[in-house]
Amino acid sequence: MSSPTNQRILDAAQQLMQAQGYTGLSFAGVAAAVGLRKASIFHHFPTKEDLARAVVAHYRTAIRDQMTTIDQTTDDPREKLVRYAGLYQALLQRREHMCLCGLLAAEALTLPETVRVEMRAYFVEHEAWLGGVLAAGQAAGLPRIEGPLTTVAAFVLAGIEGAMLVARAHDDDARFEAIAAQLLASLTSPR
Amino acid sequence: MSSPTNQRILDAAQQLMQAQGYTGLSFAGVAAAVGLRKASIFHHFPTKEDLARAVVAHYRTAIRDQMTTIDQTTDDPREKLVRYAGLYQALLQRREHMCLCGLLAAEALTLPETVRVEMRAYFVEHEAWLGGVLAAGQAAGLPRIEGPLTTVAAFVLAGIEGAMLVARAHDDDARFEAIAAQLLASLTSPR
DNA sequence: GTCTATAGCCCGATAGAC
DNA sequence: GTCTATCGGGCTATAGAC
Repeated sequence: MSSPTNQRILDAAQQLMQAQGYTGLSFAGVAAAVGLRKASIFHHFPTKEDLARAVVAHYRTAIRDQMTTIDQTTDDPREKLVRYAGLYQALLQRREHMCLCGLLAAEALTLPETVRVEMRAYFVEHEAWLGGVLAAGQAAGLPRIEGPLTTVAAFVLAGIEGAMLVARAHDDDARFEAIAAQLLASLTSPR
Repeated sequence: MSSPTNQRILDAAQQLMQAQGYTGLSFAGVAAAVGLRKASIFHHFPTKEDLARAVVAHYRTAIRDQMTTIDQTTDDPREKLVRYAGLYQALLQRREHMCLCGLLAAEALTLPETVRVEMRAYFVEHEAWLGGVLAAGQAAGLPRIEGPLTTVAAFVLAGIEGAMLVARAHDDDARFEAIAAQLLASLTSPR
């Protein structure tokens, strides 16, 4: 039970999807990565839609666990935001290249409905979490968190996803870090 | 010049690409949209790479013309930024759904090199223009434009591209407008 | 659970008639 | 310039042996 085939398939499929999106995910690619034959993958995930939905759910859970760790480690809203950006920084450094759901959002118009639902849930969940952190930041006296918190939360998520997009456009991971720092400074630096 | 077929193909291909990206672009789709047969498209653009590169160049030129119009219409940096965001707002309203180059950036790892080069040039060009506007804004006394201008320019572009991504994720164009307004306020509102 | 083999589809691209 | 016809390849998915 240390590494069942199911998990190895999910991990390989996630790597492929984070690089090339839903369209770039193929049973042949997954099979080659896990050392099985194409048809064997269908035994574990009967359709591509099933596989993709499971991958997004898997990814969502992994990130959610890290957000829980942040919540358990610090109460400082400013540090929470820095650590949140650090999650994505780590994604890029592990050569997974960008947020799976940011990538899938670009493909939203051609995504199977169940996959699109799972992707959308990611954005709803993260905007809610960010809204809570920003509310705490406002309560703690951060003067530059202004406007409706749902809008500010969407702005933070858009800035981070956009930063990964721009970093990928330039093939320059350092650009993500610079943009994320600018975004955080615009919210947390003293007035 | 005397053959408008070229332009009709480019327009149709741009629509397809803005909806579904490079992967979603197909000769069959373009042919159906312009009312020709698949093989006829190859007479005008011998490979998919050629077609895609021409589409991105076409798109780049169209947006550049609109930036030139902005430059000729106003000297106020704040208004320039508002009008710039308005360009993308118009894209969404025309049901073209999002910036072509933002979409292509997500696909960067699988793009043919000539297409990737054309896409990257878009980002370089826009960051340069934004850098100039922000410098003028700083000179005009906007107090919230802080930090290296190249970084702030990348931040603005990332925020706008990310806002389109998030709007597409939620299938909610209004979200773009809210996020863009938040971004502009973070740079241009009085201290 | 994994395998070989194959069906059926769409794709980019080519040949050659008109 | 546009057409019909076709090729070769990759894809999702299925059938059935082991």
